[in-house]
Amino acid sequence: MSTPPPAVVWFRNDLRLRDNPALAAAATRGPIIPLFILDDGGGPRALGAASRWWLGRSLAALASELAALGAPLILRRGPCLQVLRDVAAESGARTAYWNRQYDAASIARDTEIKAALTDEGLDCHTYNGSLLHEPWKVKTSAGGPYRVFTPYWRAVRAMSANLAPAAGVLPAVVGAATLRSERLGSWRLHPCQPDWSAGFGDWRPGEAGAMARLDAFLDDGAADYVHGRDRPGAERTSRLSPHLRFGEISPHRVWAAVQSAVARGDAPEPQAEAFLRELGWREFNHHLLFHFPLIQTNGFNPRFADFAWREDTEGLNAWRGGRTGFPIVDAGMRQLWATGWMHNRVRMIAASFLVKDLMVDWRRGEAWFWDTLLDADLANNVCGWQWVAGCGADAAPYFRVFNPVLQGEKFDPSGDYVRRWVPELARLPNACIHQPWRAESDILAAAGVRLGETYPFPIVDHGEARNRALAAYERL
DNA sequence: TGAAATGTTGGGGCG
DNA sequence: ACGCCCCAACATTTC
Repeated sequence: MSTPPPAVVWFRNDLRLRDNPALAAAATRGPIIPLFILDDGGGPRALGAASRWWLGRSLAALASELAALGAPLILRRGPCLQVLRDVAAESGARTAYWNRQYDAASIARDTEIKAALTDEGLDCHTYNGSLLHEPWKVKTSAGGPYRVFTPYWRAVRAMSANLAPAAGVLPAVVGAATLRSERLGSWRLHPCQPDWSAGFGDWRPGEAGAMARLDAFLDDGAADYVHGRDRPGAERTSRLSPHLRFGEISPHRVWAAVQSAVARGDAPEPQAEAFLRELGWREFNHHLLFHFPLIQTNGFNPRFADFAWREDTEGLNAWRGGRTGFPIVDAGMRQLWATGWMHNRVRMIAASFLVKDLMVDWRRGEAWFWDTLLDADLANNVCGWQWVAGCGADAAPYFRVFNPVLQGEKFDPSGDYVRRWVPELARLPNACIHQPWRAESDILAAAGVRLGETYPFPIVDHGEARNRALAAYERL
């Protein structure tokens, strides 16, 4: 009996060993060569700086788990097709396995790669490792893709009653002959000029970190999710987003874990449903980007094609730096910069401020989030911004303008979140912490706040900005 | 997964 | 005792 030739397992946005369909299929049939390719050339949009940080850590975690199994991760840089060819030639592999990606550029690249490799005698097997359902399997009764979340969710929810991870256990992996691998450190995934990653330390990239997050969330976070998730000061969200982004955990696994928490009585059903619905938004966003690839750069609603966005470099920079003079907005932007993550409620508030109050093109905000968010995901980022801007599928109506003061008072009533991220306002009383410019001068003085010096005046008058935005949107 | 403007109602102060 | 007014509280509509 001779061992079969090894199979290449091409890791991409699925940096996990458990519930990884491509890996599981490959591992069942013989020895494997786990491969990750860094391709800074063609293919999907280049990673942002924060994503590169996460990728470096996540690859290190994956490599160490694989090494322990005796199948060391091979790291290579270069055009994906060429690297796959090389690795197959060096190892004698006759098959390759990978999990699909669903953005247009990845589909184009992977289709080409699959055709070329097949031509050259390599069997390619691809799987769904990142979505609850293949985007083409969710259809309206008319046969087309859904464009509105609620009916989409109804359909997906009904299809998902018995979703389970393909295999929750560690597959029995057999390594093949070791090939040349580049050193992770040589990839320069860690940010430089500037290195702002000092505050990313609370994150634990990798499969084990993802599982720990899920467990911690189901242990206590899910109990009050419906309201708690809207309290940015309370840290009641799952924080699974970067783990899901890099496929360190599968949505199937999260789904199944939530279901069993409900079955055990550990998670009240309405709370669990609210959380599953968030997974549903992720799924819907990927569904939209798959069916309408142009939305990556253009509004889903074509009427926005020549919308009169403002060029406001100064405003954009103030927004990026958390110096807009609106505490809840600035807190969010600073949390983003410091930790690589922003609470979802605050993402909506901050995004609304850029798009509606400053009337800056949503693509500018999307680009900043793409570069600074550890969970930067093309579908979620693009669709989230379009939703706020009003140009997306099932978007917020154009007249829905968030008032940063009211949002702050409603969702951060104790001011905890603002105090944490905008410490120069920490000593203000709750009554004015979300609108320091309205505070009496003696109160400001007592809190050590000097507007225009220690903290900026608001860069716009929200009432006027709102009217300006409404007028512009009206013209559509 | 808003907010502001406008409309309606009902209780209490007051002549 | 009664009606008028005020306005908070809530509801509806409009942007």
